[in-house]
Amino acid sequence: PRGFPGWPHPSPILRMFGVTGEGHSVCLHLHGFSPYFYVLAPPGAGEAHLEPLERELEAALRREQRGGNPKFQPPKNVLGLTLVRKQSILGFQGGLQSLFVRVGVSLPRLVAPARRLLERGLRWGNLGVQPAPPFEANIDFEIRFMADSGLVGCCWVELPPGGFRCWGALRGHPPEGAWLGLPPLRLLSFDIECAGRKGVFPEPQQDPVIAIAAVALRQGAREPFLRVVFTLRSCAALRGATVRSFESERELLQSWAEFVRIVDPDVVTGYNIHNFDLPYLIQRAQVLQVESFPYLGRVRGVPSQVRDSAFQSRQLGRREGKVVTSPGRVTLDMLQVLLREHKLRSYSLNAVSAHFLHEQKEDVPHGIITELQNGDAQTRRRLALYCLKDAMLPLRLLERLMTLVTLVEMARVTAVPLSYLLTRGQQVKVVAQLLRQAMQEDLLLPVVKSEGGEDFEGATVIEPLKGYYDAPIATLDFSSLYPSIMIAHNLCYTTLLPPGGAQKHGLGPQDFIRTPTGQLFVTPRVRRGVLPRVLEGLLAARSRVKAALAEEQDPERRQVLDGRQLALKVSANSVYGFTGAQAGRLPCLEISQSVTGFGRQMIEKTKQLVESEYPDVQVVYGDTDSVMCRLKVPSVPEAAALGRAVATWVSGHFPPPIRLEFEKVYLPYLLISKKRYAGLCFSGGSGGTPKLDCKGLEAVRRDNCPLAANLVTACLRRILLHRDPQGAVAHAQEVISDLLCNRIDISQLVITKELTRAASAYSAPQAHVALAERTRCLRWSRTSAPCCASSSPSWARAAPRPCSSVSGFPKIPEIPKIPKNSQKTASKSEQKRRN
DNA sequence: CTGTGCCCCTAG
DNA sequence: TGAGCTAGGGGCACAG
Repeated sequence: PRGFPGWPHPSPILRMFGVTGEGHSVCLHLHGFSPYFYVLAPPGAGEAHLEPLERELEAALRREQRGGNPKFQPPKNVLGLTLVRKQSILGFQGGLQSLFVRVGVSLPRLVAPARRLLERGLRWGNLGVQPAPPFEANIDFEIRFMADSGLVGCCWVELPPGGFRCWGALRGHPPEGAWLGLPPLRLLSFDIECAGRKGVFPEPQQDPVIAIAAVALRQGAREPFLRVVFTLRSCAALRGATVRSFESERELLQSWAEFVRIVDPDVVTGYNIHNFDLPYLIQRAQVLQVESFPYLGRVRGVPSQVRDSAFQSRQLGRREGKVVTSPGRVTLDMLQVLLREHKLRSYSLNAVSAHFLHEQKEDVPHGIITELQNGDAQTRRRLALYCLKDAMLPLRLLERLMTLVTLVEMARVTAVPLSYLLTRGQQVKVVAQLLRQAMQEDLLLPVVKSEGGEDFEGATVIEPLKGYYDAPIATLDFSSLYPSIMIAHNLCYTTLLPPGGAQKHGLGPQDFIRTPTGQLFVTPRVRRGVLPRVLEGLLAARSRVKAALAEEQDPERRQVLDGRQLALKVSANSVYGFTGAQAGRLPCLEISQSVTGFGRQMIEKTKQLVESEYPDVQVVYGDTDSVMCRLKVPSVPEAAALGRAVATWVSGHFPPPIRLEFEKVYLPYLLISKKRYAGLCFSGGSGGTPKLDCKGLEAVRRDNCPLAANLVTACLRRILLHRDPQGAVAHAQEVISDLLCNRIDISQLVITKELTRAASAYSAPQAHVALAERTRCLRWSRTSAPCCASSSPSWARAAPRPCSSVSGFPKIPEIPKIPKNSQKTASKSEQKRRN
């Protein structure tokens, strides 16, 4: 905050960082945009009350600031109160505008206290002390600014020559056509090595940084334009990389920080840099008193800081760690991206690289790093090479996973800054879109106080007819079920009719609907909802993007478009979750309850429609938005054709845009229980090679040891691919007997009694159905790393054999007593584990 | 031995 | 003020 000549009041300065098409970095300092929010005016309020109220508010704010640094006290806290006519977004208002007061304040940090004071009650002139409910007082300042200026995240911005200081002169281009592409952003990936003591994790208080590798890349380019390794002490030359050696660690750190400022990257990346490399460097520089070090950002005089962050969401669970600020640069930690976006068994850089890049790290065990450092220029060269590779891999991952492009597209679609996508949850994206749509219709978002209430009922899972099916199973899905329900039935904050609302607004029965959960919503004829409009926009945009994608040849533009269609889909699906987030920003359980209520009704109706119209079709399972139909046709193509016909026919019984679509055929299909099944999947009909699809079973879960997952996978392949259930049984028995006889390192497994039950179950007739269910006996060892030596069992290549269809589960036979010795081994290992 | 509450992870 | 949602299988500790 600083005064600026020409502006009547001190105002915040917004900094926008960008890159021109030619790759020049730009920083805009924008003045003149001030924060504001609204309060609902009490009955009888008018122009005359604004002046006394403003004086009252100004004085109250000043009282609160007493003791603060006078240098940061603006001459005026309140920048003006204005009467406006608008509507609350919450609840159908019958088109009646209410009187609100727009409260402008001089700094973002004044919004919260000003709101609190007004909410609690201030004197409104002769009306006396009146509480005033706040609106839009919890909108992030950047989001407010972007909505008011018509900018979305990561869009191209144009400025007229000269008048660029005024925020009103900004022109944001919608990211389309010529404005679709990305500028040549500079990315810097780095990795550090420390000389730890034996068996102790390196600590910045004691252990030196001995190497830092840095790789710089221009977005869109194939190869990095810079590869540098900073080493402590001499290091033999590396091909294709610059080596800079230093005799003192202080010089090393100083020089690296200087290097960052010169390269001036837009994006800083690496692996676990938030929780390790960056804090380590900053703390180490503190210990060594390298004063200039922490100025790694783009704002002069503002150092990077290490802060503890605790982020908790039900989606991502508890996630705590450190956050390193670096103003003007995006720090993109690839570990955190992978944790958010991908479900993996291991998140080590090595495992992740092997999985996505089919490439491994340089093999240097941690224990010998210090030895290598203490050797000669050649051993340190090996260290430098290792370090360089670890700096290179995150860049490769970023490219392979299209991370940056996807993030940019998400920022564009949801209208939030890119950094929000890395540090915030789902809600802020919905709020940003909702706010923009609401503004167009003169609607205001209330500030609701969240109170956890009763949970609401979710989706229906059709009771599975468990068994092995040697007949085609067609899968029919409602595409984008929840968004299309909200569109079809006009479910929205603005259309929700409170009890008694119908009479109040003089509405007849034709003007509103009653949802399966009993809530009332007005029809689109009376008022078209904001949420349906947002959702329609997202879905329509997605169809357009998919169409454009089909035409597009240029691979770079294809990436952008593909990233966008994904962002649009994810955004549409998160709107429902937003309305149901009880601790959230604008929960409306009437909407979420109605959505799931309609969903339950629909899946039920679909099953009935299908089975009554097509006697030869049987719905054997379904979850939320899908039904699995057993068809009495001999082949996959016929199943696909029939599936398509059924889907089309059913679609006719639901209002648009609700549509049931044929998705794929399973043949054969193994249905084990709710949310647990597997099948040979022919997607989209018959074209292409079938794929083994496995849901919910140990094969796809990460809380079993790999042996269990591999065993289940191996057995499923035998059963479904080779149609050889006996082979599966034999294989399972073999593995289990290997286990019992200690031919597999048992110390790394925890064995439960289930194991022996399984061992006998597999010898039973038709046991293949029970197989997958019964192999979950092998649990993770808590103490040891993933194990399971013979991790890739050699599949027996048995010839396909016909397999008879069974329905229902085979009985699990009596279980013989557990062999004494094996049980002992097991419990011993278990005891060991606990100690 | 069974029931219950908690945790983890998945499906959608 | 910061965090999308529910349904459901299965392991496991613990009570009775």
